[in-house]
Amino acid sequence: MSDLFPKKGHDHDRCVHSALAQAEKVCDRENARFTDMRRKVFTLIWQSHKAVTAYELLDALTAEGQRVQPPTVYRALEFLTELGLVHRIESLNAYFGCDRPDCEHLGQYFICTDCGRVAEAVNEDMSNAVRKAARSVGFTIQATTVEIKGLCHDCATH
Amino acid sequence: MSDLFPKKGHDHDRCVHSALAQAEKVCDRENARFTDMRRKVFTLIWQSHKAVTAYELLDALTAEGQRVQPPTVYRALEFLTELGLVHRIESLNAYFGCDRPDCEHLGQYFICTDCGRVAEAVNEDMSNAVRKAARSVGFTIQATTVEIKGLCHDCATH
DNA sequence: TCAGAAAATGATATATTATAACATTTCATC
DNA sequence: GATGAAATGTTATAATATATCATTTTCTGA
Repeated sequence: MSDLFPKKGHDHDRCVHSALAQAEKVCDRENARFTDMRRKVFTLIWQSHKAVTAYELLDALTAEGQRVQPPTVYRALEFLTELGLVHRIESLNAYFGCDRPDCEHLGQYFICTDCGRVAEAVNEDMSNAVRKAARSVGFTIQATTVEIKGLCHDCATH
Repeated sequence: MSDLFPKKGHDHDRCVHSALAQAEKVCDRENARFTDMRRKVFTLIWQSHKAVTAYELLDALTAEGQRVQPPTVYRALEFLTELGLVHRIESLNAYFGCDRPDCEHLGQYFICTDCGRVAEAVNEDMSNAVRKAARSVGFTIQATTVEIKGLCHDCATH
């Protein structure tokens, strides 16, 4: 069994750091500005293994001493999702950092209803099944939402 | 190519009628009351090929002369979704009638971003891919959300 | 280097979606 | 018909999201 969810004691700071580096690269490539606000929101999202709501981000920014209004957060989220740096989890109205912002993919999300952690998978079997099903009914895919709720291995066994 | 979305000129009243009959059977089996309010909400949902929001239902009920508040609608929706008579489309915050309330299934939803119509598929390839992916990472599925946005065949070709 | 344009953010207000809490009515059962 | 459970009514408010216009920051080209 592969470990989709992070192991205990993994070096999280390093994940965040590397995510930031990737994000910078993507922004560079797209000629998009990775402003302070966008970087802050991105970092806050990556500091959690859970999906984070816009208002949680707002509160976190406020706690950091910023005086921030909802539109500011939503704009940053819009920017980050458009670049694929962050994904929206529709069934949670919340946002989650993307591991692989550098390549096009149909992502799938496993959401543990016990511990709240989220993990992104890029499973080609699932993606292909979706693409094939769409093709078979003459449907042209623009975007997909695949969210799977249940118990992660840790929570199921403990 | 199979036709997932309804053809022009299909007998819609008959669809609604048969959905009502199915719903009654399910409620009967579950010893649940198919009250006037629930029937009204269910019927309104089935009268559309689009997903319908709670407040659209509220407006429709108001237009019918009822004086209805949000909790009433949300309660009916909760009841209907729990029995599987209606599905919630997470990416639209809206509700859609289920064709097959009588059997357990992992449904998938095709949502046309042009005409707004929604179609439910129960594609075993997709379901199996999801189940297999979950198994491979030790994840216990409780619920799945598979929503595919794009252009239906009609809209793509016209 | 600085003027002008474009992009980003600030600020205010409000729209949309959803639920908590308690009162009343309806319904099945005895 | 009395009783309790289920459903609905009613009021208030929470949670999520966006429209609009003002201001600031950044980029670009002369």
